Amino acid sequence: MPAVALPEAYLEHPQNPEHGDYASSFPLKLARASGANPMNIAEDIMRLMTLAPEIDSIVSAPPGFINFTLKSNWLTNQVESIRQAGDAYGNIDLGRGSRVQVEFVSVNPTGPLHVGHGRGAVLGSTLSNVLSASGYKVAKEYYINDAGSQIDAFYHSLYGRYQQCLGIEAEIPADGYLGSYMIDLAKEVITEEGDRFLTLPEGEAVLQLGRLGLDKMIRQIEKDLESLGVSFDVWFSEQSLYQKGQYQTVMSLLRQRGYIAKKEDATWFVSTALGEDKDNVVVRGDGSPTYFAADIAYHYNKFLERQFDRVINIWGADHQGHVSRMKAVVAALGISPERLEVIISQMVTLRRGDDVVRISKRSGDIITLRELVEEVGKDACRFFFLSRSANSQMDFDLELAKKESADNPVYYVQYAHARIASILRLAQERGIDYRDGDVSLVTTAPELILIRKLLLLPELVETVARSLEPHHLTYYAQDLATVFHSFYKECRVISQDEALTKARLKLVEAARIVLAKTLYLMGMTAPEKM
RNA sequence: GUCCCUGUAGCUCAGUGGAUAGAGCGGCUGCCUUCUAAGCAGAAGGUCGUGAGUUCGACUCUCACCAGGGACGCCA
Repeated sequence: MPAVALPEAYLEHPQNPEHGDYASSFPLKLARASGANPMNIAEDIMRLMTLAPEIDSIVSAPPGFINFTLKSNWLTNQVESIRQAGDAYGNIDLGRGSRVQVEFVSVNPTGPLHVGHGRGAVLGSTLSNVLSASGYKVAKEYYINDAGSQIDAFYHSLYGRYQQCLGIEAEIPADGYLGSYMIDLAKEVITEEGDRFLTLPEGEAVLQLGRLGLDKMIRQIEKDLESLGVSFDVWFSEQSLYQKGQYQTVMSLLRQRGYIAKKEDATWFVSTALGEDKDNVVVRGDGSPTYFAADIAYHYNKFLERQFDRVINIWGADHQGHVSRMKAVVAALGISPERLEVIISQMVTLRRGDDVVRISKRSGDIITLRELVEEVGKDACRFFFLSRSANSQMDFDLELAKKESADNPVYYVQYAHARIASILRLAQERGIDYRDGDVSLVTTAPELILIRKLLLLPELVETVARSLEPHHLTYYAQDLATVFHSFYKECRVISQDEALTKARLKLVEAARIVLAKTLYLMGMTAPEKM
């Protein structure tokens, strides 16, 4: 054989089970470099290989694959390994304890969360679960935009509504928030605080009332997210970046490095120096910093002060254009830009059957996240949001999610768990102690197919952690439920055959562990009964 | 005009450069005396947007076009 550079050798799961548990196309790749016949290469390689004890056989297959089949007694022994690992099954050590921050939702606290925000919320919380299971130390964070012009508009809008509700003629600013929730908010304040803000000077009233309203809004957002099973470790205030000096520090740092320039009254971040299309304003002509400036300070804080190894931001599609300049900022701070990863979650179109439901903050008919959760339920919401890759736009059909809930994939998956629980319950009622069960008695095709599926969980966790694509979880959950249902149909678990009963109970318990873990990672409940 | 995402079964969407492209829903045919029929089994349904290119091999990579969505602000 001629000496050539070795191509990368890796294993894959063949889609056709007749081709074994693992396959490698290494001979085909080597054939390209060496010019030799791939089948001959396969044979040569096989002759040189020493088989690991868990491998039953290897065969070559045209046009140049090597296929590996696992020993069935090794497979059945894995049932014991899964039972032993318990809740920890599926955990891996990819992250080796490194620190990763996941920042998500971070919606302006100027209005209630809508459906699209729910998608980012579920993505972020699920990803955080998977990264934790992958050996990372994860910090979940919500960045509160509590400074800037949008907040001013919110404050003045609330003051206007407050006056109106007290019978005083007042106007809502043209760029203000016109939604009816602002009226509700004003009324709530009146109920709790009365008309006392009317006696204050206008500037003071706007500020005090505004802060009160903002606080209520943030608490409402927190509650809405909680109902979706989403929580945060840190709620980070944009304001604090000005109060605690990060803004000043990072600006002088960038100025020192020559990334700051004055043009036409404003101060600019010179991102063109880093290959960007255009520069961006950080301080306006009137001296007020932009949102971009605050975000620069925020990322200075993330990387240089808090020293996260990785930072993952989940943003809506409307922030796509922000990605490359944020990476430019990170580079300007002397941080390798790969340490900042941004997931863009594409838009959600809400539908009721064939009708598209418009989502607009201006009009009155917005569907809030809370309404969605109330209508569809937490678990179904999470599953639907998770079942599409983040960079695909998705249709969320309320009618389907609600009316046909019996055919909903989420119930299909949860039903499998309830069935498992039911079997284990019966075993307990009958006092069957299966701890001495012999798993080697598990030999039929549906049983081995189930075991093979259970063994994919650690790989799945790794795939999701590497790709940051949690949607794979939903497909795995459905596959797992399918093979379990099939097993259930074919294999009677609790029967007259005591030894086989015990062996199968062990397998069922392992299946429960894996299905429950998958549901846990997705932030869903694993019901004992349905 | 520039940048980003998407285009795969009737619908909604998966798919690591490899073997016969998959799932759910909808429609069709069967299956409940036994641990949950919210289930199982089966058949049907495809020019993988179009056209080139790279490769032993392309749904996957490159380029060009077409279509849908988003972004191009001293808003966030």
